[in-house]
Amino acid sequence: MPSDAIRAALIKRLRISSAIADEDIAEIEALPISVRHFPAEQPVVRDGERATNCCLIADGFCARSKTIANGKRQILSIHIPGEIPDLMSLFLHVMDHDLATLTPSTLGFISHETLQRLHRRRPVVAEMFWRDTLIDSAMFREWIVNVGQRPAPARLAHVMIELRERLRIIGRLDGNNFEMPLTQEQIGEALGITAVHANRVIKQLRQEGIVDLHRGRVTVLDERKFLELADFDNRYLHQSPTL
Amino acid sequence: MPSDAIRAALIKRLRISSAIADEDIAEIEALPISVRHFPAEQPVVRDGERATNCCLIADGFCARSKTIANGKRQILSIHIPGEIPDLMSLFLHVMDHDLATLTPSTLGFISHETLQRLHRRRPVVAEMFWRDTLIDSAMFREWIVNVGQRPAPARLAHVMIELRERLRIIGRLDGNNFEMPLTQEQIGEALGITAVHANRVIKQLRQEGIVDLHRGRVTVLDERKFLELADFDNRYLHQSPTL
DNA sequence: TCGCAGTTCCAACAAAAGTTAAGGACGGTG
DNA sequence: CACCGTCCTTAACTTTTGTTGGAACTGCGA
Repeated sequence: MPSDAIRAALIKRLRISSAIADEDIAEIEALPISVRHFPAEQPVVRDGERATNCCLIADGFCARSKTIANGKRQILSIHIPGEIPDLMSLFLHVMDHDLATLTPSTLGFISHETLQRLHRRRPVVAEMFWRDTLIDSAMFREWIVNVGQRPAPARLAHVMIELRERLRIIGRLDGNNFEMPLTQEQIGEALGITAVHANRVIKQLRQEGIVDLHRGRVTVLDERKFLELADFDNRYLHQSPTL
Repeated sequence: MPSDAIRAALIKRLRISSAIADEDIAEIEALPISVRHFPAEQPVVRDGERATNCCLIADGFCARSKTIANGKRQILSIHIPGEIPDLMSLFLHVMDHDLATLTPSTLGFISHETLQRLHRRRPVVAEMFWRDTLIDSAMFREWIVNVGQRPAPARLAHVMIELRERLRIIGRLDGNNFEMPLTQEQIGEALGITAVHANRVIKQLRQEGIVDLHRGRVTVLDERKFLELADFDNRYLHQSPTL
């Protein structure tokens, strides 16, 4: 994958959430990025590590998670191309969670130093990245609500619709069909339920003709029921740069 | 409360998490702040509102929350003096959650404009505030883990210890006794359980001689058991400015 | 002082989710 | 093609949590 295409995904996404000037785009296009390929299920940065780079997803799916003392794991977020899941490491140098690939991925690494220099040169870019980390934070808030208050079927539907909404932005939807490459074990970890229960829930939604999940692909069967179940309000994604 | 004392709490807290120069402190001390008093259980900013100020807690406890379609409420975080719970509104202008007082509170409002100007003048201060929002985000991640993976008694213990840790920083601990002014209803909303179950859990921890909660005051009965139950690792609070 | 409203507390029952265990489907590989 | 490992699927049973409804306690104001 050419380095240009990698930057394109980032810029496309940033344009959605922030107003951005052409000079600033030029600056981002000039950033030195070192590209590496990762197989599926591979750690990128680990909890406790000291990060010196940020990682831009050029291709593939990644997830952030934390593992507690009893060995249970909680998935915190799912990430798609164009996102920088560990932007926070710029100021929180010691990682407080894991970042790992879900599928084989192409990642672009940008050194903290490079980003710091860019920020000093272009405060507007810094503000844009700051806003990006704030949207990340808003997504965590919604994730708390999902895990804390919604019944399991609604949790699943909500995560699916959030992912669909974000895939739409980067043009990765085909009809009522989109990728969600998690095993049922991982879905359980994302929703705060066991894999067995995740299976029950998936089966139920399939039988009720709401949505089907098969081999990492989501197929919406009844859009109305799906939306109603998920109780989804996209405001928390803060996609409008003017607001 | 004199305006100086208000700023002091903020500066004390910022010094813990960031290295900060004396000139920058002078700038913060010079910020125009307008002070208002709020009764208990009063909304400060509401979900959907457009914010033009950030709010510094000078005295009292506040909480952030989201309410979903079925009326259930999830508490996202508890805030104490010296914190700026809605700093995120600087770049996410339309609120995606509520901020309200828990107890009667004294709040200092700083306009977004003032903060923006300060950031342009002193990029280092901007970075410090950015870091502050990132720590906020880290706390949300841990809250997700708490609600998603820990059994109810451990959830309660974890929230208690997080609060204690933060109260310690601002010098608000008296021995093994500290304030946590939430009703059992609110504790339920924070932990993602019902008030009835919250009551069961509190009772259980009391009977097991681990911790007692009475009228908004926490008394630790057995520190060892308490720590073990909570599974608390303070790394996510990022209290060391050098890391 | 009384009564009111908001808590706290509790019991009985119902529902949701966890645990354990095991069979079946599927993709990859020798 | 047969084998292997991973994931999916299901059933039976246990535990945790939710629901409903009501009693006791507490602080506050009429």
